Amino acid sequence: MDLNVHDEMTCQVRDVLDRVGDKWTLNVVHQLRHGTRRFTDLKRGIDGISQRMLTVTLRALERDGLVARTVHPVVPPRVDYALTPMGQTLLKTAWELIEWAQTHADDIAGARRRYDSTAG
Amino acid sequence: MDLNVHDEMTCQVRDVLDRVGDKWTLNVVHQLRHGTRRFTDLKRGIDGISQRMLTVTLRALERDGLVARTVHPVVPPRVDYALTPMGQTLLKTAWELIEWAQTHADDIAGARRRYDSTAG
DNA sequence: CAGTATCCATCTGGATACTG
DNA sequence: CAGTATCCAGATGGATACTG
Repeated sequence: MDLNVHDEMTCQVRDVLDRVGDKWTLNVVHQLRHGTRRFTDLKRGIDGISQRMLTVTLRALERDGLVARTVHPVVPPRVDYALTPMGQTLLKTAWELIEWAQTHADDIAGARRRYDSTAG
Repeated sequence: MDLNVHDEMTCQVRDVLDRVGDKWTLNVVHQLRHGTRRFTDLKRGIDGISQRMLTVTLRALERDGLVARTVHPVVPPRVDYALTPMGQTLLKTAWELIEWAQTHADDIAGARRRYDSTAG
């Protein structure tokens, strides 16, 4: 596989990396790991996220078929979010990268300290 | 593990995701998969990258201990870049996410078309 | 409760010019 | 060859106010 920006394959990969690499997506996906959650419930579970960014992130995940959105026609409104099967496979795969990050966090922090103290 | 932005673990994970999720890092890492490469060689291998962004990306990878930079004191200058052992484990792990992206690219594209045609 | 709308600061990265 | 320096456009996301 080639990662060049101008072939077709790469643009698809960039789409996915742009989604996964943004500020809130993995956090939202992680919140949904055990099943259905409501909007406000998610907002409480993700420290620091704004109402706007939760909406934006959920809409993008829904658009990509990674999260299912269910509106219950009641008053007050109730909307449920859950991972689709494809969303669950994303969680599983992305989690390995997160575990890599955890495993190597100290090494990276140490490398940065050395680099910054050497170069100034 | 918790992904909340305010605990320590998450900030480390965000560091890594910010690195991997940026526009050029994985492309550069991928170019180095078979061994040492020179600056101009890398630039030729990555379609669309500017000189500035190749430098910025390589410096960040070097700072994190993922890439080793070797300067040969010759004229004209010769600088070699290669993955460190840690850089090689990153390539391996990140590649699984890229394979996920390839596997599900059509599903995601289809989901987007359906979403966009339904909602307008 | 679950959003939408608007405005704005910051960050990312591209273009261009210059250099040891 | 392998960079550095500067400038600038566009994307990202936070704050705030409003709503069915």
